Amino acid sequence: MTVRTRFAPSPTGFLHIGGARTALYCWLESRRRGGEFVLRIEDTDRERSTDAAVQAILDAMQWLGLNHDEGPFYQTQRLERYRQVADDLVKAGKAYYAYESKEEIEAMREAAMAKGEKPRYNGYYRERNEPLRDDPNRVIRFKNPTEGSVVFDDKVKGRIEWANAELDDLVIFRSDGWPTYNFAVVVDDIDMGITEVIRGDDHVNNTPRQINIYHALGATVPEFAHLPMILDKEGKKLSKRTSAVSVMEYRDDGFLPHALLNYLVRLGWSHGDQEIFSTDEMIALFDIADVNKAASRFDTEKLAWLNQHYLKTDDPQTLAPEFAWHLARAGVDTSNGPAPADVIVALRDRVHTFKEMVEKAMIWYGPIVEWDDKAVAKHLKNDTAVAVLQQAKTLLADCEWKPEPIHRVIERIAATLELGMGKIAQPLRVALTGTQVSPSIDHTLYLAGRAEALTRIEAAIGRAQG
RNA sequence: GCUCCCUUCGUCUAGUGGCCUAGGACACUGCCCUCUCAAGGCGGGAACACGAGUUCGAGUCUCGUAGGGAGCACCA
Repeated sequence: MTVRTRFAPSPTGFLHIGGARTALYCWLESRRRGGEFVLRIEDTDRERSTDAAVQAILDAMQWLGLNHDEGPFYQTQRLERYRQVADDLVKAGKAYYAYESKEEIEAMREAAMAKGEKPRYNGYYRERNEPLRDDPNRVIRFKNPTEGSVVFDDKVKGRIEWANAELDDLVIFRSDGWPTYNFAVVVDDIDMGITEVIRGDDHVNNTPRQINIYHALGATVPEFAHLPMILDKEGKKLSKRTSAVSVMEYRDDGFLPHALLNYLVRLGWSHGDQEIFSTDEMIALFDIADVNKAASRFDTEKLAWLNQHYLKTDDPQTLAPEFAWHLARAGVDTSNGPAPADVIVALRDRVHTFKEMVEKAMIWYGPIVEWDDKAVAKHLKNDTAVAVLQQAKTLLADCEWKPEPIHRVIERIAATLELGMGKIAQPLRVALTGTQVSPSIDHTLYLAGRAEALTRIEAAIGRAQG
């Protein structure tokens, strides 16, 4: 049988880190086993679902490259199907109408809690067989077995057993005419032929109820795999307040989709000591059964390390479009400056993200906006600096404009003036950037372009003497 | 409160009874390299939550304790 997994987010916000990892694992599991990956939007919460959120999720999935084979399916378009299945259940005596108001249910819960019991529905209408009647409070409840237990072998958590006595008759159809989550997922997963249900472990407690519904419907129960949570640096639930949670925020912050994927795949899963995984390796090696049981914390520093790793090892030409996107987003006009791919080569050892790279690249795409007084005082305000700059101005005017020849010119100045490289590079660096920090001086000069470099050196001579 | 789940360096993890004086990676840190900043190379510190038991032998199996998490909705 073909393996079919699904990712089923509810469109109440952006795709967050935890959801992205769940989607990744679903995607990898289907890919490795030659199966299919289905995308389903669980939008039965009419209050909180929005079209914008649906689009945001689709965009994020696309940016990550997690392509689906089927869907997206929308639960709101399947109302008739849910209604039909629920009616069949009622006709078969496996579900029933109940008429308590929300207030009555609430009172029931509180009473149970007061007695030290688990809050459960008391089954008042279960065996009454009252004739169907119109009522604003009318819901359909599932007749959960009262005896025995539900056992399932979770692929990550292991064997889990649940006494039916702990479960109550959950509502499967609300008074507003919409199905509830626990019912809709089961109907969908059956109809869509899902064989592996991979989702967050906040759903573990729902699984026994769902399995009972599968049985009532006479359907084959799929395999389950419940993934542990991803916590923030402090070990708390990830929240917008403390860290970036939306995957698109990571794109905007200058991370590469593959770096994020690599980080996420290692968060809760491993293959020996291997840290770096290409997409193909992930697909070949990932196995949902190897996922850890415990929650893990999101560590931005390790993500940053991975991102720099890919910045350093990916082909600058293939990275260039993404970098150009960030430059454009920052309002940089690249037509009057160096090629983005050249800038990547010069800066990739010095930054962790494209965002940082854009900031450092500004020295080549615009005038010096700010002069570091300390740098000027230390490296420009002296006679040797002036001598260096003057020689540079002359010799750089007609050397071949490439890093290597430029480097030879600098060495020649050092030899003529009998100075160490530091005495040459720093004045030039301040002249070119206004600061004491930049990539190697030959590349810094090269990327500025001959005309701009000479202009800045000229200006620096004036500043040094003024 | 009840039910279920989790627990190896600061963090992500390796480890499936002897290969563990517990390995790797990020972070931190020392040295080297060096035109600045990085990057890189070579080192360093750092963990089996606790207690019983099973066993010749336990990070690995069992049971308790403690701590943490999730769920107990007409939300997904």
